[in-house]
Amino acid sequence: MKTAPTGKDAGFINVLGAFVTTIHDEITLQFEDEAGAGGAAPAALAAIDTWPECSIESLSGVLGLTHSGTVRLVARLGSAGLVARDKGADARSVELRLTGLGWSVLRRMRQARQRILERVVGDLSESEEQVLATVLDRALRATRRSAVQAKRCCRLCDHSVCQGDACPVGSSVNAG
Amino acid sequence: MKTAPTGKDAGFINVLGAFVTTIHDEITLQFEDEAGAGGAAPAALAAIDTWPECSIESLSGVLGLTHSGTVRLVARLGSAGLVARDKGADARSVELRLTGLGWSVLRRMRQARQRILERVVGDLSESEEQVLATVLDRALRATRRSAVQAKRCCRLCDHSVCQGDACPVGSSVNAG
DNA sequence: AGGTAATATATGCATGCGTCATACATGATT
DNA sequence: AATCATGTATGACGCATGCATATATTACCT
Repeated sequence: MKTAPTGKDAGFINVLGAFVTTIHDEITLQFEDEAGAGGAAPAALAAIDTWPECSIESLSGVLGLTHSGTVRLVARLGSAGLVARDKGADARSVELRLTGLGWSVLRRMRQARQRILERVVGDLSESEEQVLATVLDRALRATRRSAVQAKRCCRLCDHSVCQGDACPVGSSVNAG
Repeated sequence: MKTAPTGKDAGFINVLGAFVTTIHDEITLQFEDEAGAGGAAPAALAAIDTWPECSIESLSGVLGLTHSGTVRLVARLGSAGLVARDKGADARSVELRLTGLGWSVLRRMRQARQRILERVVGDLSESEEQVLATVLDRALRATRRSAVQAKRCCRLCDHSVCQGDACPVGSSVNAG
């Protein structure tokens, strides 16, 4: 039975909102610091590392940018020495690849993200962690997503630690 | 006793990160849609509504912008008919105020935020809600913040439903 | 009171990060 | 071969900021 939100519930919702805002701010700040670029640049590094044979076209879907915006972004990342462009199998497309520098920047980004998120779950009891995992799992499964939308949700994740069907978003590299 | 993160923990951290990303994306998208402007504009509307006798200077702190950036932002919001500038008590400062239009835009923004966040907590059991509340509370209390940093955390909150010391961030209007 | 520092706002100029419209090359279809 | 679809690129532009600086008001210090 659904009831109108009470004062207590509304306060709870504010707390959840403030939590999301805070964590997002922290991660974004660290990312811009490490990557030396803002906007979609951090997500682009992660996506290029994660998705094999990543083209500009497919990247634009993950990032939610227009194609031309993605071209510009890749050009910036190229100038910064973070990303290189190889010829793709199809002579129209380019195949993106992280340079050594790009990879080490991404590694530091991931460490920072992990550090921030671990501070949240670090001192949970076993049972609290269990409940939180269940709640997050349900929240993320509640929405139907296209494959591209799923990749977008997980655009900052380190997919190397994700086991296919354990991800409630279903964006695993192995899951196609 | 702290141990190195296991595979399972790392996956859990990815899920938490994906959750934060997803919710933040949804709220941001709705806000830009309602406000017809991006960047710090939505937060500015909320802050001007929340903090009485809000000046450009104090606003810049809440938003994390430079003073001049905030001047520009307020000019844009003024042109859009969302914000008006009154003379402040101090003849140097301006006192910002939402117009009728600005207020109704803010109302729709808050409804959208509430809708999105309620979808997460809506079908939690009593005990799950209890645990989540505890976890979020602890996470938000874990960081020491200046008054301005606290306001920044809660820059999108609807403070009218917050009871002073119930907020783990301590940004309540009443709490100064 | 007068001089100096601090505070608050404003503005010219530059930059980062994208969009839109369009062009071009390659590949697929009929 | 002609047409259409796909992938990349580019010129022109807009938004949202930052930096350096100017101006007006207030506070402080002697």
